[in-house]
Amino acid sequence: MSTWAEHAHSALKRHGYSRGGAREAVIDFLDAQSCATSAQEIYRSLRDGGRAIAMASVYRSLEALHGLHLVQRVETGQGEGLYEPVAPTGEHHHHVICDECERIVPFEDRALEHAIKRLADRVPFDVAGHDVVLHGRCDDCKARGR
Amino acid sequence: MSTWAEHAHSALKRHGYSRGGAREAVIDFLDAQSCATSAQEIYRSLRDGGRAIAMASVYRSLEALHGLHLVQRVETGQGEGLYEPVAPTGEHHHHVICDECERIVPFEDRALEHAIKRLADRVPFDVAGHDVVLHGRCDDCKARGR
DNA sequence: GTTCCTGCAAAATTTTTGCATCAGT
DNA sequence: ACTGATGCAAAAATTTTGCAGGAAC
Repeated sequence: MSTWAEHAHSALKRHGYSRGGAREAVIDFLDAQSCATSAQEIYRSLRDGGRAIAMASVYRSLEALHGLHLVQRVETGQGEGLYEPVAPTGEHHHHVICDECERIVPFEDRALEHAIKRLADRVPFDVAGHDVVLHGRCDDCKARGR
Repeated sequence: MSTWAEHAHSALKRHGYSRGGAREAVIDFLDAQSCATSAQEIYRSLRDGGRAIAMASVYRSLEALHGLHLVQRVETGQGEGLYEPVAPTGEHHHHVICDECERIVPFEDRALEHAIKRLADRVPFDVAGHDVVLHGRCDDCKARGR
């Protein structure tokens, strides 16, 4: 098994989900993305691609995937939530968001992950995941003088 | 000047805002809170307290305060956004959220802040702020066997 | 055949906007 | 007086829910 889509399908099957066209389409779409996408964008793209998918199915698919930690939700602070695949290895990254143009750039940082791991042990919670979002202004917007 | 409310008022005045009853009420309410609150809760509480404030005024107040970095937005991943005062000193904390009962617990961590500060220098952005949210299950929910 | 998935439509929720009015400067 | 803030109502945007029909098992 090599792609995230295959990983996701097998995890869903293992948890008793049966296969259906809509969720399959969402999974394939997510698998093809390079970065986080919104539910609206998934919906629009699949519709434009000729698939008669329903908004509800997009959300239900994302909910199922999120429940199994197959996708992570990125909170942009701009209304809509973004979703992206979580690698089978558990590797993950975080994001810097430009508050002007909404551009999103991913990053990884071992020191950060390490600090969070240690932190998770000091807290009266079973910590299952975490999000880190940096906000600021990207170089493009800075150059453009906005 | 000692309270956050006073700090907020002076910062707003300095940026050319004029004083008005609705924003004043929102500021006082936020100042009295111990943790993050939602726009809806601010609205409901002020209404219940006899003030004829409008939802729009709550959001507009929060927008102004957020623009001046007087409040930070906490993304819960559960629909509504939460807001809380930012200390005049710039000190801030982050949150662990229980995905079962939505309980929110704040924490501070120097190692984490340090990792983020170093990270911010490596990224092609003017980083103005950051959010860290841990998700998991709190001890109460664990004990309750949910 | 039974159960789960899906699409559609409607609803619920959160947030934003337009506009007339009122308060602060 | 003039400018900005506010309340109300309406709209927009996002997400959730109910239900009947269809696909998967």
